[in-house]
Amino acid sequence: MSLHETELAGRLRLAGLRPTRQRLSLAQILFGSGDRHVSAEALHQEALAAKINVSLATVYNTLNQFKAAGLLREVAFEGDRSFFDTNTSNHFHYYLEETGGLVDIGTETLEVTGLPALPDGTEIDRIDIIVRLRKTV
Amino acid sequence: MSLHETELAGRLRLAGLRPTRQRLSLAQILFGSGDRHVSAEALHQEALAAKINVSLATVYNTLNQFKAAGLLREVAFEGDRSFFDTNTSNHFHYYLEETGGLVDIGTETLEVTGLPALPDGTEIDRIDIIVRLRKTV
DNA sequence: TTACATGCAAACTGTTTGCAAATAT
DNA sequence: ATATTTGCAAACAGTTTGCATGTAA
Repeated sequence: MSLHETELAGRLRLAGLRPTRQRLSLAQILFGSGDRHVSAEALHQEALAAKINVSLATVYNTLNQFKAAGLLREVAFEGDRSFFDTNTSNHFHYYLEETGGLVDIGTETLEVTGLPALPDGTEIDRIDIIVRLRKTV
Repeated sequence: MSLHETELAGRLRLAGLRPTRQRLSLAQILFGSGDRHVSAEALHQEALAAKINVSLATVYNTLNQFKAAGLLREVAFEGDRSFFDTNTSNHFHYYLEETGGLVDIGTETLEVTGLPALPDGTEIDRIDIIVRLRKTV
């Protein structure tokens, strides 16, 4: 699923972002081929490998701008590393401890029941679920 | 629920850790009064406030040792900050976006159903659930 | 007395920021 | 022409580590 540059440019404009060369390239990598989970570092490497000149700082800025625009979601995570997910719909994740990889879990069937009463004056923003998988021994 | 020094010392010895002054003091703060969620920085401040001389590095080392020994659990988190939880049983968390605080959710009632089949050769290590709460408007 | 623990400062990692040069409108 | 974006390097926060000194066994 590769996307036309005009289509990508449109998405960026809608988000109030100028469709610059760097943003278009990063958008193409991110949105051009199904759902993805990337770290800033990984995306930077991928861009360089594709002969696209982008600085790591710009990758970070772009990811944050895309996130603010609702084009990406940041995935909660233990430790230092932060992932960005091109699937912005409500869904959860398997985390493969062995490889450090993330895999989507569809919400079609998954359900959480039995939440106790919420503290007064609060409502649910969203629920993050990470199912940590280890290799079978 | 303040604990005797001998009782704490015993716990530490069981974990293969020498009951040093610093470890005993930190253990007293951590385990002396019900379930707690602390960041390294917060624990360090608390120790200093209680006139206990500990360096931040020792706080980190101690937290990691306690965690390795199963006395603490690290709580998965978005962003940079890492929390340690004195409740090591299987339970989940409310995250109060407003204050940045964590609150335990008991597992008595909470259930997750409808997980799709796990990838081959894997089994569930554990499930982390964070229910993000926002202030009602 | 010997192995382990501590404190400090320096190192390290992931991320953000300030500013001059480049680019989109 | 003007406002925004980029790249770089420097700054930053949280955490870890190396090593000399101190302490538990």
